[in-house]
Amino acid sequence: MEKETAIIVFESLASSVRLDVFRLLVRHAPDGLVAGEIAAALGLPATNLSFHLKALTQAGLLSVTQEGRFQRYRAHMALMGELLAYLTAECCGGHPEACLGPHAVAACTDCP
Amino acid sequence: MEKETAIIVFESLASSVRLDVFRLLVRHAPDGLVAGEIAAALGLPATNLSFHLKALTQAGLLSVTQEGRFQRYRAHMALMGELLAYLTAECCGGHPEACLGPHAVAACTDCP
DNA sequence: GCAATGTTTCAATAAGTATTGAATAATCAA
DNA sequence: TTGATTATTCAATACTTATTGAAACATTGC
Repeated sequence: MEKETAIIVFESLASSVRLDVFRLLVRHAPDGLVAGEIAAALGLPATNLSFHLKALTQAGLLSVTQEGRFQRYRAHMALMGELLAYLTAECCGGHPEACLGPHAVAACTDCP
Repeated sequence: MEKETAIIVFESLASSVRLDVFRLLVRHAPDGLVAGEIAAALGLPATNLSFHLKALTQAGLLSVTQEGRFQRYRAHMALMGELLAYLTAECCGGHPEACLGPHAVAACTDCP
């Protein structure tokens, strides 16, 4: 992952609204939710949500597909994986033991 | 990790200057660098660097110790570990296989 | 076609963030 | 103590982001 991409993802997640949206869609993976359902779940005005959905989509964190007059949004989790890889490489570089704690051990139980 | 903490860390890393500073200090762990060395390495005016160092320190990503008239900054990598755990739990929740790619496998080689 | 529904775009405003140079504080060395 | 060095704080400015309501656009069902 490029540094610029990482910054865009950080910017995207550095907002309470957008982090809530993304986490909500992760919980509803892989089906996603339509915009109205997200607005209802988070209690947001449609216009403001649309602003943040656009930002998340442009950042590559969400994908959107049209379903009639609805717009269905889904979390694009592969980008999260790339971000985790970037952080591990760039921000724990050469000293993984300082960063990788219990969660890494837990992740290991899922490893092949 | 609290959501608020995660947002503060994302905000901190969502700046080119601050991300550069943090990565530089990770590369210079565990000794860290004094402010002037960081400014020289990144070609930043002292006053602007100080602004960003303060933000990173308040976010908990850096620690600072006085050495005579120098201020030595170090990356606080444990917080990165907590962030990785948060992302894995909240943003890959229930679907770890969608997020955890080669980097997780690589991390496994360091596991006990 | 026409009205209703779901969503986005636009314009205006409010609020927050970044950058700079000048001034300040703290330490060291002679 | 004086002067030089290191770094931070302050004030001003520029820039970016967030929020809102009104308007516009597209789709559906009558």
